[in-house]
Amino acid sequence: MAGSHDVLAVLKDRFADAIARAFPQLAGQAVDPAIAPGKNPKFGDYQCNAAMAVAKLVGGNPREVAKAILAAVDVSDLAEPLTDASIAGPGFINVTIRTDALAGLLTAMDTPTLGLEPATGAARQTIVVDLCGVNLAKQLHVGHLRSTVIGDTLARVLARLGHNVIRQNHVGDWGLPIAMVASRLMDQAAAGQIDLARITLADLDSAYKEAKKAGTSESAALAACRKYAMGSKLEAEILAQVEDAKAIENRGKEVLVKLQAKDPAVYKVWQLISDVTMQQCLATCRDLNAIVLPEHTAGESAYAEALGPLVDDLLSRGVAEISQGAAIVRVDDLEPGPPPAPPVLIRKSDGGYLYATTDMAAIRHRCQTLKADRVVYVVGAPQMLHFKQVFAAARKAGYAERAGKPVSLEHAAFGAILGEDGKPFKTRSGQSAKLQDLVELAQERAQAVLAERAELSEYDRTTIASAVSIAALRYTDMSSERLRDYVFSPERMVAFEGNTGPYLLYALVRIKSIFRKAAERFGPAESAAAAAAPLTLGQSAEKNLAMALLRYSSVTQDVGRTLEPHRLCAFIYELAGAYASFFDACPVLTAPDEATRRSRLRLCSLTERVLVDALTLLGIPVIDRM
RNA sequence: GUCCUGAUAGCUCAAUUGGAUAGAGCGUCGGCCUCCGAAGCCGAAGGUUGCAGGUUCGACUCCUGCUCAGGACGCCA
Repeated sequence: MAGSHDVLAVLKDRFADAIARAFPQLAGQAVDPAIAPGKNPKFGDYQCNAAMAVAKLVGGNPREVAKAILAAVDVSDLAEPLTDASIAGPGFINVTIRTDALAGLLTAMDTPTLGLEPATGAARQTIVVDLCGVNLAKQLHVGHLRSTVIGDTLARVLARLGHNVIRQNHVGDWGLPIAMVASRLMDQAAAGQIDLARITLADLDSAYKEAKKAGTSESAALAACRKYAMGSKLEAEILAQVEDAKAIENRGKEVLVKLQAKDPAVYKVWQLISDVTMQQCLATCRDLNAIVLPEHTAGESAYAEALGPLVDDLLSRGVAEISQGAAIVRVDDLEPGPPPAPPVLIRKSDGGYLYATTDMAAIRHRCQTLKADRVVYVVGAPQMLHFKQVFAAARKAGYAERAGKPVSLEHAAFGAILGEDGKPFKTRSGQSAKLQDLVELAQERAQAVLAERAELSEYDRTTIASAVSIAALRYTDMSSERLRDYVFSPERMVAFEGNTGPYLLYALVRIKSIFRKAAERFGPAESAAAAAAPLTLGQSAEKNLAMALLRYSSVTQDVGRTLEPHRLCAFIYELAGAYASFFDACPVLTAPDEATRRSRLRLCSLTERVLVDALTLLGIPVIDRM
């Protein structure tokens, strides 16, 4: 619920009320009061843009409608008096908030929750956030940065809004690829080529690539060879390799069957692969300050037992049907509108299950067992069609319901990270970039910037470098629109200037510094005195800062609704900017009098607390100095 | 072939979901530290929002058709 400090919400209520009274014939129709913060300060702080829409509905002149709204609305407690001069252009109503009212609103916001009250009762939801999504035997690559960081932030935001958040790391730990790796490792161990006890993730990663290569590439080469009618000798050579590949794949399939039957020898190797991968994955998540813990692991293997019964259930209820020997769910009759989604394949003609089957089992588990009201998938954009199909199939199956109400299934899709050449981000050597390398690169840059600070202890330098590099990485990743690809430039991370994560931390440490100095100059009780001081917002920089602070709760709720962290990034950047301008224009410790000093200190304190709260939502560690 | 997503300043990105003169950062140019942290502040230059139509008081935003880029499409995950 909107608190009394939320200007936007208050104005919406007031104007909606005014419109209803001025135009009773519109009763029953929900008319959007269309309140928006003013873009240009000369048009006031807020504007009501409803007159044009209302004029259309009632068939009147927009400016006359605006006058009628003006006559009916009462905002005298908040704003400068509204006159005909407040109506501009085709019918905009400009509202300028009085500075004393602003001070009152800010005072009302100065509570432990900073005006952002956690949801309670029916408004409090259980929300599953699917994030990270690492695959066994594979290094985390840059794509996992996005799933992990965006997922972590969305989970933090939703929890901050009062919801019961359940993180789920849907680990790719099942299926033929893993079995192929296990098969290869067992062969190599048997041949004395490797020591399973000392195996690393890098070893697993290369085993994965080799297994995949040995198992598939030649068949493609053969196809190409035939297509271009190449020499029969070459074809025969490739044919022999294909036979090898088929043999390897068949071995893999045998191992998969054993794995699914929990054959002790195979299962032990699988467990090893899992342990090595997850240890590294969780360590990298820690390095990113992302809350991804062992208890969040809910791998595909966890649903293995459920797949058979699930398909049987769907077939028996007629939700699924057999087509060309495979079990499918048709969803084109459910998704309205032209592009009908193709059917979802849930069981292959050879009896094997697919990842769509696993995802359906996961949806059922999340809705029915975990009691989710909302499930959020933080997974890359290439899987949009997949989720569209699976969500539709789950609804058709009745899995996505809780207590008779539909569970909201949302794919928070994100774009790719590109290199400066516009192609997927790679390392110099052309390998797909490992996330760990990216983290280390950011750490090194931050260390280099801090190297000059002789006054900092080694411990401080390490802590600060970590925070700064996390700020840079996470902010870079989340500050642009989620769905868009973005270009990652290591070059730009050197500077830590401008619209970056470190800039936000810089604003914070300057506030902290002021409070350290305040205690020195005016005694330890100064902060406490300032905390209760009356706020005066005479300077425009003070007013701007206040306006920014008041937006915090509505922005955070927007992020919870839209699942778009860049809105929070933009807000913090604007808040930090408003503070920087205030810092420059309004001396705090050398303010002209004690009342002004304490008012400004209180403003600093509020800014600090909002910054800390918001930075924490972004998963950026807060620091005292840098 | 069908479908999805995108295209905004030299570069990287915004634009409160249809509102007024499209805003930031980087880079460029010019100011500001004997004064609370210059990782900063203030200012300037920089735009036919891919192209062409349409919808209306009003379009970066919605509709149609193109162009370009990336991606996904029943027996991989």
